[in-house]
Amino acid sequence: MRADMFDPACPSRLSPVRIGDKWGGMIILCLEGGPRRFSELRVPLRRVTAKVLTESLRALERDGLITRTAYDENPPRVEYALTPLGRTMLEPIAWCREWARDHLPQVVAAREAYEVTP
Amino acid sequence: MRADMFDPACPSRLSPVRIGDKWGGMIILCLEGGPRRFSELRVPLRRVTAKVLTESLRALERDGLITRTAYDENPPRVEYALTPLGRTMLEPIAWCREWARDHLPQVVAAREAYEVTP
DNA sequence: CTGGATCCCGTTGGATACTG
DNA sequence: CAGTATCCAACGGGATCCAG
Repeated sequence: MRADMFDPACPSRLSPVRIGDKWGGMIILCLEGGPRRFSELRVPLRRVTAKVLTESLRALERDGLITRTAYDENPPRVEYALTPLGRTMLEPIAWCREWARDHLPQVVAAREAYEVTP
Repeated sequence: MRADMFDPACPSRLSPVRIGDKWGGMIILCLEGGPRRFSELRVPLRRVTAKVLTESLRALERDGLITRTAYDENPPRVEYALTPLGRTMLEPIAWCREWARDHLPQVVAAREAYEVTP
């Protein structure tokens, strides 16, 4: 996966829409193309520590949005994948991304204007 | 406005989608039908204190999603209203509500099943 | 390699009291 | 009426170290 997929400096991070916790939406997007390993997910989500990523994955698993499959190998391998329910989230996420693409510049501009005259 | 509009016990509150801070999405929905006064907003958002509501309103104003108009009267009157930019949020919010209506029961069920076998 | 265990700190948001 | 001022508890999430 591309390492700059979720650049922390990307203005899309300013979007007021959040799915689950801080990383939930991005994790779901990462899994759109198929199952991914733990360390694969850490590539695009560069700023997340292993602990926090684990917590986010557990939360998504608890809500039935992803599955966790551990293979009894050495070295260990764990794969995460979207459930059918998780896939249904892709649609609203796409809509929210579309909104961000179309309107986020206005939010950023309003925020900058507000800085000048608070 | 109806006082039970955002019942804290309503399962829709479990939706993983959030707009801005905790109350942002609900405030925007409250303003859908036209301008509202500060104390009007406190009715459906029963659990929010004046301080927190003020903070949320300021954040939405800062991002250009709502306007704040203070009338120089006695007693004082302040009205909040959606900007055109703020109105563009109604669409993604409606989509997310639709998703919640269709799929939230599955999330709740998954969460309950997870409780049994963590 | 995939996390669990700790520790820690900034932010969020709630309670309460007060004010122009 | 529409806030502000304080205070504070809870939570999110990051750093670091450790383990199977």
